[in-house]
Amino acid sequence: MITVDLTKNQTLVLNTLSRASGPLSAYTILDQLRAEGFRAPLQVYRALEKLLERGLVHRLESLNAFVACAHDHDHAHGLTAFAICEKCGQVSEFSDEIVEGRLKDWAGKSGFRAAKTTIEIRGNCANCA
Amino acid sequence: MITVDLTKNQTLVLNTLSRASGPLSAYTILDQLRAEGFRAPLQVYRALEKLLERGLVHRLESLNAFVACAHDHDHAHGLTAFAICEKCGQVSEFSDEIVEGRLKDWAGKSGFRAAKTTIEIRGNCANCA
DNA sequence: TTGACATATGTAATAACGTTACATATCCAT
DNA sequence: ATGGATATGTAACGTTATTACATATGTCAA
Repeated sequence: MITVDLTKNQTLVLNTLSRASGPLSAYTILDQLRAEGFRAPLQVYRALEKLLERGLVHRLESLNAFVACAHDHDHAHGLTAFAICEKCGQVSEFSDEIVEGRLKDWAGKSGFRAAKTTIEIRGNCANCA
Repeated sequence: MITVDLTKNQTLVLNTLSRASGPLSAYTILDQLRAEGFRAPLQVYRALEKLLERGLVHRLESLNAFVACAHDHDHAHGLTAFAICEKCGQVSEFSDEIVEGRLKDWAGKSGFRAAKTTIEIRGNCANCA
């Protein structure tokens, strides 16, 4: 077992995101956890930071919000892309080796060392379109 | 000539971004334009909104900041990707038809109607790496 | 078991980013 | 010149994120 246990606050934040049907802002998470004793944004941001490091949670940059990772556990995934429905808020997570490869190629020939890549498609999902 | 003239505020904001060596936040733009009479964030956001619509400016979602488009004028470009150096702040703009095609394919088979796509690579540029 | 260090937590204050609401001005076609 | 659309000015507020500082808890080695 490589996995380190989550702390109490990390568990609370992850559970909140897992139960949600869509992305939540840090402040929404805070509000949902006031009953559990949360009082300040930092409690949420600190838990999110650890969860992001472990890939259990993703940050949606174009939304300033967070979602639980759709995949099981800690399995390392490559580049993840997100499709975000602006009507219903649903987020689909997918990856594409070819896209990943093309971006790697660009980085290679430009000498750019990539640390993190964000791909977010905003629009309307099949149900809402 | 299809192009509509920019207003005074739009011109000021675009010039500020064009002169900058990297992305600027709306509030940094505001500060740089106080001498020209800017007093409130809304003056900046309103100008940015129009400039974004016309493709003269891009918003970097992962930075909450804005850059002047690297290309000439109003020419419609497809999907644009950004590589953002976290050391020197320099931003490179590029596009890749294959990436664009793959994302379109994904949208097609998922029934997702894309309105806007964000691709941002954070890391270090060739000079800084 | 104690002491030293790293990690986690609690709390307040503040900074940074963005929007709503409302009033006024300017442009342009009729 | 007047009516509508667009642009601007200003204040207040809402939302997102960080800094600073104090306290607690866990781990490991002497």
